[in-house]
Amino acid sequence: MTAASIFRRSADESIAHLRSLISPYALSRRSKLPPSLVNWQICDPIMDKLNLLAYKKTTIIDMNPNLGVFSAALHERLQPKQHILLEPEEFYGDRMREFQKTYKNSWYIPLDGYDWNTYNQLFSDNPPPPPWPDNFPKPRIQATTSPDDVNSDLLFVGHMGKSEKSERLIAQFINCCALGTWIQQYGRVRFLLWVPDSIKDRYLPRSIASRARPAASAEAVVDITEVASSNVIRTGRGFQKLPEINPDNVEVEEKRLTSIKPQERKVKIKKKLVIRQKMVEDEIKKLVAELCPGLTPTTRGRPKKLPSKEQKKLEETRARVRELVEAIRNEEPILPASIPCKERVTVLNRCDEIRRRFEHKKGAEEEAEKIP
Amino acid sequence: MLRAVGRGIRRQIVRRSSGVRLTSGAPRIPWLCPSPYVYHKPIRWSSSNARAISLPSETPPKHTDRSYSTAAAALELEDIDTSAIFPPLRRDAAPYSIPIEPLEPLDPSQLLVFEPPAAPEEKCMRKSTAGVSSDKAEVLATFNACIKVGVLARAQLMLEQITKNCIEERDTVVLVDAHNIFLKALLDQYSDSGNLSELKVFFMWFENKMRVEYSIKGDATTFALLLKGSLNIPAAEASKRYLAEYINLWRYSGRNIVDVLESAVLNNEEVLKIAKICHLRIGELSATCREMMKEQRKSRLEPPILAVPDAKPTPVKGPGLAAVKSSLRSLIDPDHMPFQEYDINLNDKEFQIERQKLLEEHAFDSARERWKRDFESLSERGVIKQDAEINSLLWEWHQALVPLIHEELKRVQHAEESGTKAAGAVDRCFYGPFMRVIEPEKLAAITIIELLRTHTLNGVGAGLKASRAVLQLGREVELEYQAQEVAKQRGEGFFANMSKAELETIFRDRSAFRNLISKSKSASDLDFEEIPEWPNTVKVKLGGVLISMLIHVARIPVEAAVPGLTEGTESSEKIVQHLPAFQHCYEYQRGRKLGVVKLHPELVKRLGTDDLNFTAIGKSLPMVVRPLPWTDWDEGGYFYTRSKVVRIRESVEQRQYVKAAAERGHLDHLFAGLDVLGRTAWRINRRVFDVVLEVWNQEKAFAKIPALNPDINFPLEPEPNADPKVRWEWAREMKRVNTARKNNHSTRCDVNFKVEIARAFLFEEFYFPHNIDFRGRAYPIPPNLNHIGNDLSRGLLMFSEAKEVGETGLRWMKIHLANLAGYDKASFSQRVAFTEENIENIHDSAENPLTGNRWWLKSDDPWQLLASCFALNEALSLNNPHEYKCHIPVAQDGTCNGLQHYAALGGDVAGARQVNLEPSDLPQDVYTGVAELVKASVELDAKRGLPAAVALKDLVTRKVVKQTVMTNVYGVTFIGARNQIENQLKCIESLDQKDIPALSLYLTKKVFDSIQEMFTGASAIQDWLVTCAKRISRSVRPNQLEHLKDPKTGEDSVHFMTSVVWTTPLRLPVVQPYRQVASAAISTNLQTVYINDPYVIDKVDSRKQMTAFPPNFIHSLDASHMLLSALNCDASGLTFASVHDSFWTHPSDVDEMNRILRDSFVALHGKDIIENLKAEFEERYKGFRTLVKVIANTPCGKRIKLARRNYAIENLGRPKLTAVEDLQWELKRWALMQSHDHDDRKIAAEMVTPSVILEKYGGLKVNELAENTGKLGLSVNDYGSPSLGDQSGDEGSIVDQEDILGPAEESDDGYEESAPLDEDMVLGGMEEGSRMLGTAGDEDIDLDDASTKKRSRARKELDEDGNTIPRDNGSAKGTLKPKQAHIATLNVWVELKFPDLPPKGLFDVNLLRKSEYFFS
DNA sequence: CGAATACCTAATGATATAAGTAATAGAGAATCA
DNA sequence: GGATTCTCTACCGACAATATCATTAGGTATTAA
Repeated sequence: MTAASIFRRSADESIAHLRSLISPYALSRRSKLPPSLVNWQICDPIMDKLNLLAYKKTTIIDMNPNLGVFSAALHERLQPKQHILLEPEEFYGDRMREFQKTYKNSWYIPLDGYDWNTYNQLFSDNPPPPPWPDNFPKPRIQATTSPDDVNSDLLFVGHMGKSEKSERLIAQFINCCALGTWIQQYGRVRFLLWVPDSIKDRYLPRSIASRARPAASAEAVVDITEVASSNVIRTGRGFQKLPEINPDNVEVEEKRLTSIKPQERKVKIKKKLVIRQKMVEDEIKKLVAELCPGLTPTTRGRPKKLPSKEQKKLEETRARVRELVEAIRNEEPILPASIPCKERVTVLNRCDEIRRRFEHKKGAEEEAEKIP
Repeated sequence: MLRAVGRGIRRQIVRRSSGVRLTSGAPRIPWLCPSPYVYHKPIRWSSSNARAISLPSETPPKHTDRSYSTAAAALELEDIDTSAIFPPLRRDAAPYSIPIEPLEPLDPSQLLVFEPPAAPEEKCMRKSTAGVSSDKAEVLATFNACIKVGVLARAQLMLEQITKNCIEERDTVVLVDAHNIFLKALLDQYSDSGNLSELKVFFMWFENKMRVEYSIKGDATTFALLLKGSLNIPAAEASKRYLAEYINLWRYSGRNIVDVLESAVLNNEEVLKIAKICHLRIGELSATCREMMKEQRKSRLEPPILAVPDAKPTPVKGPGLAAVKSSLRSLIDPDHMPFQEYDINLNDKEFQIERQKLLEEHAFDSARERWKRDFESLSERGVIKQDAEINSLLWEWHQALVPLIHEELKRVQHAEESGTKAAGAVDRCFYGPFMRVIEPEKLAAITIIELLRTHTLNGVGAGLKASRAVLQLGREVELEYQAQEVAKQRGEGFFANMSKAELETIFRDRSAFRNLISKSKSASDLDFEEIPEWPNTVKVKLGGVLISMLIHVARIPVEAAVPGLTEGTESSEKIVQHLPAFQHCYEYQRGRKLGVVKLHPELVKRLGTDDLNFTAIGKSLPMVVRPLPWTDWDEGGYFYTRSKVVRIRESVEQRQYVKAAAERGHLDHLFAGLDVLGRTAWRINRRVFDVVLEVWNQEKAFAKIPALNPDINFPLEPEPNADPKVRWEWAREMKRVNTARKNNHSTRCDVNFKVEIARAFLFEEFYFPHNIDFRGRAYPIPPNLNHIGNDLSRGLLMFSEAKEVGETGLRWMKIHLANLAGYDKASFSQRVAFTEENIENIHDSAENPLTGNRWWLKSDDPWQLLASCFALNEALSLNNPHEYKCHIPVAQDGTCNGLQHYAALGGDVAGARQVNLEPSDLPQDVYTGVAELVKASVELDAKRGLPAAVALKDLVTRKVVKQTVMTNVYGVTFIGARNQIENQLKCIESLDQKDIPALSLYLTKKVFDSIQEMFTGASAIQDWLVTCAKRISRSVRPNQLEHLKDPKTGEDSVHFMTSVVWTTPLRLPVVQPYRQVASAAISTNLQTVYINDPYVIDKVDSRKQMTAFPPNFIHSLDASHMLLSALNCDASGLTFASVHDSFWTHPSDVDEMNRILRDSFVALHGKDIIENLKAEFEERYKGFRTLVKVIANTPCGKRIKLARRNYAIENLGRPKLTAVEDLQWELKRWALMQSHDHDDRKIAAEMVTPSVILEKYGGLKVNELAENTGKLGLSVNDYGSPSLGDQSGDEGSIVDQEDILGPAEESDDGYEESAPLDEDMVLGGMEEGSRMLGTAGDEDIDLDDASTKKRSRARKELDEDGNTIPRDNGSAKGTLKPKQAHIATLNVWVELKFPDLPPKGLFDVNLLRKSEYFFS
């Protein structure tokens, strides 16, 4: 499997393999590096959803393309006039060079998209200094006639991490929109960014309570929409914005649970077992109440003693439900089959809800489309 | 006389000794064990202690301790001249005969050792039930406060909690004290009311609670109280029965009744009564007791207060209170000339003492009075409000605040009584008692003053950090309370009623004074050993309430124009609004929320302009009499305001050590030194003051006094759509300008304060009490205006005493003037010539400071220069200038004092020359010296065409390297130095700004190399210090293993809890306080405040321990040098002041001072300081284990791995060993080796632990990963054995199992095996140094040192193993960049030992006795 | 009275906040598997 | 225990982030046995 194969989107390049190309640290939860899309299958649905028809012969500025999966899909779809890949990590160098070879009009520039200088060099009248190749054709972007028009000559895409740097950069982007500076001087330039949940929540708050200054000020100057998000259940209060792309397909930078062996997981979960006991009990109670109506106490104090048969039924139900709830908590992919069919339905109906309670949160990216 | 003293102090000392819980002292209550905090070793009483406990019947103590015995003798024998109570000079009767030599190092058995806890303590749980916290300190303080204000019901609640805590902690001393205090309070309540039921409560408490419930048997004081209570029973029969009962109970426990009768609780009449009632035979009373009775009738030495504990204060003698108050009016009222109304002799010391007392006790009252006066006079005159002086405003606030406080107190009472848990009620229960101890009027004044003061000191422009303000205010209130308590203890007449002879004694004889103080303590009232400190929780909450009330109340009139009818215009009409003067809000700093109290801009403006007129000067002013001598760690200086001798940063550890040291008398020399500093009398330089005042009122920027409204060039705002980078640069510039403006304003406020204090003390002679930081460096306690302040402060101050200059003095005046003018690098005669050349300028500056050509302004220290100009001009205008009486101090500064000490320690010849340790015709300048060296090296590189060198060739100046050389002593890192140099290079216009980062990098390397070359020995010592600190801070105490359980996780874990501790030549124990800080949240009315929790001893911050140790150690040396010099100067009758490494005296005495400075320095370094340090470390950390890093990829490392694996499989059934298990393994072996059992030792000898293997392979010298070499070069590990080996031959082959497990005598086998010599690696210390000197710049050898080679060797091995693939380092950056070749390491626990000392250079310190420019 | 449960509150722990990081290098500490 | 990444970068005097929400622990009230 060559690195190039993914660019041709052959189905034989598995997601697992792509993931293996990423440095182990970048995959770890602690990493704040810009993550990388590996599920190339979702690129098309996303782009279908976005109305990109206007972008013909456009210039794409691509910040941190990383593995280049999304970049490749975008390139194939838009066939841009020029595709500038700003990838400062030498780690992805080989892959970027491969990209450049595979797709014409693409330019791998090992510079940081965070640095204003990068853009100054790109847009200035002088020929750009070394890291830029000699034969690099400067993009000549025409400003739109009205600053309120969307400029379809230019599209900015990128992957953003959880680092302070990324957070600041996005704040800056929005500020530029307000001032009409930087590339926003050419009219309303659209941004297509993969951002972590934490950043998305800041600009697209999930509840009124969490709507703070950044959200308000951003709304005043830019349109921000969520295009696609992972199927990760979100924690905390506020509504759950369900993914609009087929959720099963949007598998982003998550470590698959299947890759963890059961024994290892137990060690890892052990803490949680102790810590979240109360939550489990609460969920069990709720579920049991649903499953065995009439048997559970309705009053505040000590429950009435049940006939032993019913008591036994209750106990059994409780045991099964416990198994199930604990499975959910433990993030086990397959729910135990020990529950009778009818009950199973009830439980599964609430599965999502329970999951959410246990906030199975992973590093997930959101794609937000920004239409300045 | 001595006997009397002895009786009073006896109880004191005994209590005290149990107060620190000595293992040697049996706990008073048998079922309680001593606390876990124990001395490492049983104490040997030092001679001073022995003297202190000696029984009265004994003969006076042996004269083992020179200083004290002479003083004591003087007390008895000397015929005291009453007219000279405070002789200005004590040349004839040197009060402390201090040896000129520094003290001998302590006998190892005398080392103070406290063990930190084995693991980080858990944060104090502040579980509070019904408003009773469980935090011990807090409850204790609350209890105390409740007792003081007579709220016994609440006190009882607290006492119950205290009892619980104490029993848990096995703290018997506090437990019994607390109960005694409570009993006493109950008894007092009964005496006041006469209500019999209260007396019943008193007995019930003892019988039911103490004896039955808590099984507290009570001590002598308890029983004394019980007897006293029994006496108070009206029914004679019952009374007698009770007495007999308790006496029997006491005797039954096998104790002597005399102890009870001797208690200070019982006065003589009571004792006699008891004796009579109970038929105690007089013989049963001890000799002491009888003696005591006799003495009390005719005691001469003891103030009356001691004889009659409840004595009413005697009326003030002398000129009377009115006169004293009047004399202080000048401090309040600038128009008031002191001493005009009364005929006062300023030399009357009693009078002065009264003044000082008043100053301390009534500082806040005075301010208040002043506000009121201003307010009233204003109303009379009918002045419009917004123009009013700030004082009347403050008065309004005060008036509004007081009722609020009263109201709050009512709520507190309600909360306490109702016991509700309503919001706020719980908090009220916390701070309520503390609020009550100070009267509301005073509380209000403190609040106002402190808030304003804190703003000027620490304000950030218009606001100040809320957390800071709140804590500061709380602290100030506490201070006031403490002063109140001390005043109470000492009684009205404590000083005033002393005879002159006694007054004399105070300043003569520390121990006598100490006795006096403890007597006053024990006699005044039953109390805790020391006033319990208020915990931060209380301080913060109290501060929060007060500030929030002030914010609520304080308003300021602001004038504003009424908007005109049309938009954008203003009508001429003005209205005055009363707006809130303060506002609480939040700001964000780097994304973090920060609580801020903002001042209204109008108020801010006023603070920068209005005359403060003593408005906001709180406590800690300069003193008008000599500070009291230091007698204990928290006794000395001010009369009533409590100050600590060491500025401990809320570190329990430091406090422990300092307290213990003070107790054992180790600090007496230090105290004496501080007393010397404190008795230097100062006054304000009137002429300078006048100029300052004039300039101040002009409101323009002048001589470092900032302008009121400075012209600020705000950068032009770029177009809104400009490039983001441009806009950002503009924003950054704006930020810079704004901070500059804020600084400007706060400097202005600061100047305002200084001027105000100077004005207040214009006619005074005053003193600065001093204390020290934890390394021993001395600082004056009064803030704002003191001699270590800025140029302005220094210029305003001068010695009170004038001395005739004489010929040499005049010369020194000239030299001093030249120094101040910046001409300080030439020879003395050249400097004199400089001054003489500029005589016209000087004359002009002195005659027309503001209207002339203002020559003095050119200096960096204009105000000091001006002062000198005045003096010199005046001197020269005399017929005989030599007769001029000079007040101005002449300063002698060390040339880079830190390096001087380093050079002396390291014996660096070249270095010593550079810092003027070596006699020379011309003063040397290190900075120039280093610059020259760097220059040479750069030029060499330039010749080879190195671009950086070419660019910098002619630009290496003294200025560029100065800061780096200076900060090198402080352990500046490479990057830090690079920044400094970068800043310097930025100022050079000829350089391309873009190249600067690269150039500075290059230059920094050169500078570091040069420093290292010049101070080879010093560098080695610096490294040695770092290594010691590193090993110590990564070590564990042997018995720490018993408490391995982590309190949080419950798992075994090792925590590094050991901090670096050493003893200075003056016997100050220095404890580096750097530990991880746990912060605690405290909710207040204002906001939740987050402060560091001082009560937890957490893990050490080993990095900080390491980097700070060398500078701290050097500072502890220079501090010792300073105090030694101070003592010696004092002995020679010189007036002396110092700013760390700058020493001041009268011009006429400079030569003498210089001689003393040099002698002291030589004496200090005559002892082998570093050797002593090492010895102390070895003793202090005996048996500790430390974790070292060992290069893994060597035969040694491989063997260790194997051994570990085998051990683990064998004993634990798994292949891996955790760090704890590893340590346990090592300790097991160690314990067996210590065993007396032969077999055990044999087993131990056969154990092959990693440390054994390491030892076998040559130990740390060979295998430790060399580190901390970046700074000054050599790794300490390279001294000593030249057995550095290249194991390439053994590569990969693991040494045979039998070899390792074989008998111990094969050890050299392993050694040999690992050490085939590689020529390159053989570098002895001296050879190394000389070779470097010779080959600097030679590319082939290139200053590489052995440690680097060790590293590269390890790297090479890795490469060979193929573990790391070398990558080309392109432009990649960030986390994914190709890795540096990583050196695999192993951690091994080894016994904590210290590296061999680096060889000392050849420089002989004695040479410096002839070095003129040593200090100049 | 003890037992079992729900309800309530205090305590603890995690997270967001703002918004240019600018670029150096090296050691020690922290973190995760 | 080991590898990798993060953090911090000159000493002292000098000293500091907070609000809010989620979760749990632990106590009290309530009920039924």
